[in-house]
Formats: sequence, structure tokens, C-alpha cells
Amino acid sequence: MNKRIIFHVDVNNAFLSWSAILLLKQGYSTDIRTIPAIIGGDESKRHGIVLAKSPIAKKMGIKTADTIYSAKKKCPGIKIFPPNHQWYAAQSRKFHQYLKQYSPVVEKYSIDEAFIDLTGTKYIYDDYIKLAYKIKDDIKNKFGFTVNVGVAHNMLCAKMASDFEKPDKVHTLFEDEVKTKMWPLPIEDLFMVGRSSSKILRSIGINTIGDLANSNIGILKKYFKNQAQFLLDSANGIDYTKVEKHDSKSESISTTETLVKDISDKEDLKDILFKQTDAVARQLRAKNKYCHVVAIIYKNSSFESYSKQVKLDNPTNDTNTIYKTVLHLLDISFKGEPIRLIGVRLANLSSAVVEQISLFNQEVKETNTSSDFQKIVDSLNNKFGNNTVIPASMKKTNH
DNA sequence: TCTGGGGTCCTAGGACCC
DNA sequence: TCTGGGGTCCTAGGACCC
Repeated sequence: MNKRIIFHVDVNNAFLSWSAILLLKQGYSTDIRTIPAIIGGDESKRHGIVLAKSPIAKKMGIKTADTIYSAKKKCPGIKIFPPNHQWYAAQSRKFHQYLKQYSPVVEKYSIDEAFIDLTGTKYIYDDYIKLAYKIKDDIKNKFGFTVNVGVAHNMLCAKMASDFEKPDKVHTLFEDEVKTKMWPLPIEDLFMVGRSSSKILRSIGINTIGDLANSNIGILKKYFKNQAQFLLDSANGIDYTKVEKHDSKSESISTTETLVKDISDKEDLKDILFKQTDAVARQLRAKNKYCHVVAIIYKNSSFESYSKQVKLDNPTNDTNTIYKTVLHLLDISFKGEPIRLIGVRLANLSSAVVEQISLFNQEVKETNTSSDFQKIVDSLNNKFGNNTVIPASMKKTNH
């Protein structure tokens, strides 16, 4: 069997690099990639975490998702810049669009990462390392930001390889390199080993990826059950996952909002939930999908998260139907306590409506014919601003 | 001035059915 | 009477990713 050939392309410090480009364009004199700098949310709105950091900031111990408070402590005088998500989305589109020319099988893994499956292209590209360098340099020259490219025979190794030395580098991680390049790394560096798993692994004397690769499956199973084999395979660089272009593979749509202040008033929560429901339902209709599950998500002032969900008899994409369900979930799950974050999630998405016919209740169900009307409303709102057309029931709450 | 937002996947436990 | 064993569906919560 022929070996696959997979690239993983990863934008270096994506949000920070992209902001750097925009700032330079706007006449800002410093390239923020070259100074201690971070992209961070607004602390006064309780969005105070690090979204991206410059290489120098990283050297000073600042990590993504650190609080800005702690970043300042680690690096007094650090420059903080706000995120610009629209600009990032535009950069991301250019990046992903560019990669599509090399293979029909490109997986958008995140806003700033992609996998390319180049298997079966050896008559087009005689040297894959050269190709990796070409892609890296092209992106730098065309767009002004740098990437790392990982080259391997599977997705896991390609991803691990692109994470080696940064920025602006090409790395390989083939089978015969796993032992020398991957095994010496700390266990936290292995893809899919997070805080919780690494804590357990270190407690049983597994400190490097090599330790894990050479560990006993029986012992691993005691702690990780069905995940044990996956962990052992990963540490050995084994992975059979296929690169898939899952543009339409959406499984759920959600939105959450950390409130500027904790809210414990139910009526205030209802207003927020309506806006959120409207937003996710619109996304659902834009994808021509229907949801089967509706959920409400909370985080209280003690940072405890919980949720309540329900499965609908009939899938829907109708804002009002979903909102009624959300209100019902609120009624049966809201504890009256101060809420820090609230959100709505739509899940079990399907493309077609399958009406469930009740045996006992033959009344004709209200079907999704309102969907066409809603799409017109959506397009008006998209064109003229969010509250051009709103339901009469929400009108009173216009502040 | 502590701690974002959008996702996927897995597991445990209860309800229910045969 | 004193407790089976499959299986599926559903919900809640948690781990992990960027």
C-alpha cells in the first residue's frame, strides 16, 4: 500500500500576525511581531484573556488563554491590542483559498490551520519538501504573514511536525523520525493530551511522549479506558484519520455571551436569549439545516457550567419555535442565581425535515412553511441592519 | 480589571423495550 | 417476589481543540 502524503499548514501567531499587517497598513510604525505584544479582549467587559502572543511575549511565559492580568504580571509594559475578527476572517479566507490549488482534498481545520492530502500526486510534484517550501514562501510573499508546514504520512504527524520550531519553517515527521523528533518531547506536547490527561500520565511516571509510546497498554487502560489505545498509537505516530473537506459537516451551532455584569433577573435573560436564538437560527437557515436538539447553556458567578437540553419531536429552523423551547428550558433550569455567561446551542442538525406523525394525535402539525418567510426576514435584516424586522413580541423590549 | 467563544467527541447513568 | 441481560435513546457533563 502506498504511503499517504499529508501537509499541515499552520499560520504563525495568527491573530497577532494578522493584526500586525493591518496596523502597518494603517501607518503604525512598529511591527508588533517584533516586540512583547499580545492580542487580548477587553478586561472591563470581562473578556480579559490572551488570544495570541508575539514570540517575545511567548518567551516571557505568556500563554494563549492566560488572563491579561497574569500576562501583565509576567511582562510589565507589554503592549495589548484588541482583536479584529472581521479582518481575521478575511485573512483566513485568502489563506484557505490559496491552499486549494494544490489538491482537491484540503481540510479547513480551523481559522488558521489546514490539512492538505497530496496522496497520488507524485507525477505532479516530484519533490514534496520543495513544494512545502514553495507554499510557505508563497504565502509569506503574497500575504505578508508566515506559516509552518508539517510534512508526514498521516495527519497526526503532520500536525506535530508543524508545531516544531517556529516561525516560518518546514518540518517532516516520517515514521523513522518519530523516535528522534517526537519521543523526547514532554507529554503535554502530544496532540489531544490536555491538562487532565497529562496530570494522570505524569502521576504514573509518564513524562515524555517516548515514555507513553513504551508504556504498558494494560496500565493505560486502567486510567483511560477506550482512550488508551488511541494515546499509545498517537505516541507511536500511528494515525489513520482521513483528510476530509467537511464544509457542510456542521453538527451544532452555538453562541454564548459573557455578560458585562452578572444577571439574575429572568426577564433580562430572556431578552439576551432572544437575540442569541435569532442569531443561531439565522445561521441554521443560512446552511439550509434544521435542528433536532435545543439547549441552553449557563455559567454562574462561581464559574460552574451547566446546561439543559431537549430533543424536539420535529426538527425546525423557525426562530419562534426555537425561542419557545429556549424559554421552556429557562423555566425548568434557571436557578435564580447570578449568571455570568448564557448561551443557546442547536444540535443534531439535519438537512431535511422528517415529520413525525403521532399515532394518537392526527392533527396536522405546523410544518416549516414559515421557513421561506423567515429567509426573507433574514435577508432584510442582513441588508438593512439587525433589527429592521423583529417579531411584535420583542418590540416592547427595544432599549 | 481574573478567568472568551465556537466547536467535536466521549462517557456515565437513567428510562424504556424485548 | 428480591431481581437477567441485551439493546437503544436521551441527557448532562467533561476533555480536548483552536
